[in-house]
Amino acid sequence: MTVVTRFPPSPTGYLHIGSARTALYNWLYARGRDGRMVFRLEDTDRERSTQEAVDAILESMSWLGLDYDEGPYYQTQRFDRYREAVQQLLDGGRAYHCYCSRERLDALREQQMAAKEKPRYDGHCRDNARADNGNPPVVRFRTPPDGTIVIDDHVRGAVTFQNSELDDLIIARSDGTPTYHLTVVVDDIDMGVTHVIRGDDHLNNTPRQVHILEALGADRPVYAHIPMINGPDGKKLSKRHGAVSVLEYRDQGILPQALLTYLARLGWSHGDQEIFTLEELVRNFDISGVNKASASFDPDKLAWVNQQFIQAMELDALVAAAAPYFAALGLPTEDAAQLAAVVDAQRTRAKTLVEMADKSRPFFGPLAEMDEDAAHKHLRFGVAAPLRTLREALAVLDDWQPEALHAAVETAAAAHEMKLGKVAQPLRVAVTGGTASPSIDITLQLVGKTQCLERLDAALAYIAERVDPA
RNA sequence: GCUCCCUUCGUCUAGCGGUCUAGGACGUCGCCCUCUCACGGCGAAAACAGGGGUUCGAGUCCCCUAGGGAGCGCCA
Repeated sequence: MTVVTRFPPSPTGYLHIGSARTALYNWLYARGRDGRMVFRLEDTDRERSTQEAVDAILESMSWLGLDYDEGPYYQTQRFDRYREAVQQLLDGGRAYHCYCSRERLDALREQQMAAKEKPRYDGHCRDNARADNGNPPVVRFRTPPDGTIVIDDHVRGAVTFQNSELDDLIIARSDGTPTYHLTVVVDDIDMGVTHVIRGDDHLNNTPRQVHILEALGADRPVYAHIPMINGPDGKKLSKRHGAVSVLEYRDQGILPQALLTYLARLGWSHGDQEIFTLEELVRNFDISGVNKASASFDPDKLAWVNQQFIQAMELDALVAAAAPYFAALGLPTEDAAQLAAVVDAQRTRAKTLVEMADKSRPFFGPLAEMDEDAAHKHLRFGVAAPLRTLREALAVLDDWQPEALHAAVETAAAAHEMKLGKVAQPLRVAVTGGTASPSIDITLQLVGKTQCLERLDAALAYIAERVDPA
């Protein structure tokens, strides 16, 4: 039997990282078993569903590389089919019309809450032949009044529910449109879904859906309810925790492979392995490795995972991935060799591509700003002489390569009986405007001869202007 | 309130009755490397929620308590 999984978001907003992980698990499960993944948009709530949300979800999935084999299906285009299913249930006596007013239902709920009971429909119209009061009716599913139902969940194990805890839920509204519990079930049947892997907020809904599914004459799929993802504080993940949208992580310079790996590992494990290639994930992912407890999202670890990929990636691929982030900061990316050299020099120094681009500003164009504290501390009278010596040496240096540059700096330092570090750090400040950069020879190379000389002149002028107490 | 689910270092987790004086990773701290920042290497602190059972033996099985989460919509 071919494995068929599904990812059915409601297009009411951006793709949340929790949903992204659900999508990933479904995708991995299908891909690892020669299966198919169905993509479906649960847009029956027309008030809240938007095209922008559909686009955002599609864009997120495409960025993550989570493709699908079927769909997108839109539930709003399948109303005829749902009506047919409702009629089938009605004809078979598994559903009935309910004429209760919202007022009556609200009052009932209130009363039950006050009596500390679980709110549920009381079955008023269930077997009441005279219930028709002229109100447009909803259709309710006739849930078995007693007995138990056991869900064999592949993450949780066997979970037993009393049917008496389940009430007769509405499957079609008074305007004739179907509700969620009906549409999921019908779709999963029609689309041949064999494995329902979803958030455990649906665990309590499962027994009701199974009843509907079986009333429709279908076999149960495998259910696997995966735990939720919480914020770093253990509370429900929300915007106050920072980014929750997949696209925000893209904008922060997280690589899709890194997000995928981090998300996969959050709630699932394969021994002690932390870093996976996509192929390894596909090969090793299984529901049996999924944890039962919810997990807290840790941005620091995501950053670390991202850094691991930045360091390990093929340079060409990394440059291609990083280029847009450089461009976004207005840094030129036309000179492929220059960009590749910069990226290569920065790859151990950046946890995100945004950070990489930002730290690389001194390597492009004139120096935009100088760290005043750094200048004050390092550009002192005492280093003017060696810097001047070095400036003269660099001016006539044609071989602008690390080895020659290193030798030039060393020679200048030695000429003034200074250690390399005593000259390198002031030089770094002069040439990059700050105190942190790749090794001095690489830094000089990347800044380029013209800019190096210019910036050294500026630094020497700065020193000369200072009323230096030392 | 009722029903269901969950509970190993701060966080993600390994552990599927003895190999646990509980392992790995992130983060934190220290040391090394070193021209800065990183990277890398080495090391440290840090957990079985509590209580009862079962068993020769429990982090691992059962029960209770506590804490957390979810569901209880003419939302999905």
